[in-house]
Amino acid sequence: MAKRSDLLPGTLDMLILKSLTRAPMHGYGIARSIKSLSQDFLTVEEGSLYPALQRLLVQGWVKAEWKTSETNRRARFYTLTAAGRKQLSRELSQFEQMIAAIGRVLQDA
Amino acid sequence: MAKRSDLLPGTLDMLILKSLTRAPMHGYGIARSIKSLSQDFLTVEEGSLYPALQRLLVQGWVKAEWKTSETNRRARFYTLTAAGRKQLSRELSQFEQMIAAIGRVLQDA
DNA sequence: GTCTATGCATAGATTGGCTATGCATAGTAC
DNA sequence: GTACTATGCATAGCCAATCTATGCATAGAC
Repeated sequence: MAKRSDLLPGTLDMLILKSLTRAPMHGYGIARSIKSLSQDFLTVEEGSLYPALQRLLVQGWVKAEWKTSETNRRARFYTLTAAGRKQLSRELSQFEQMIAAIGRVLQDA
Repeated sequence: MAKRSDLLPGTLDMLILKSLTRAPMHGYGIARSIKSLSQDFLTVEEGSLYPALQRLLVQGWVKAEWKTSETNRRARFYTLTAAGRKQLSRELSQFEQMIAAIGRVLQDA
């Protein structure tokens, strides 16, 4: 209880899409990448990640292919689509506006 | 559908608590205040606001008193408690850390 | 007397994240 | 060989927070 989310709700899709702009990756790699880039501050639980990837697939923002991972296991590699890129830029600008708006409320007058 | 939230989920309590550091306010005033300070970018729906105020009351972060509003109606005025102030500062620092962490993930390498 | 703004509040749906669980296998240590 | 760890995918069910929709009530303006 009083347990805060490991993420800021509403930002997961954006983080995933952003990760895929660097290179196609499998789910496990995306999670590690976000954790590592955030210096362990953000943790993407598997129960959040895989459903999110399904959503992104359904929306057509990513596509997936089964391949063999660097460690010789079967893994599903996700690639950003053109629509995904547009979606990411939409989300980024909305997010920035949100943060700016919150900043205005939080600053002392 | 594809309708984005009017708020960044998880930030409402913080925004309310912050509003009350300026002066005790009634619910309607809090909503107007957040909307106005954010230059109309953030809208706090009544169906989000009043349940949130109940939560804050239960947690002991605010207290409430029925009074007469500036426009001569009965209204419930909320005041920040000492515990509420502490909670606000916790939420502020967590929020800032989150934003910083997200920023690290979003920046291009 | 009707309309708008002010004011509080709840019910129900929806979303999105979480915990818990299950499966499978490569590589390492013993 | 066998146990353990890290890697990898995925679903079920729970829970919290926000939204839409609704209902009630009244002061002041027109």
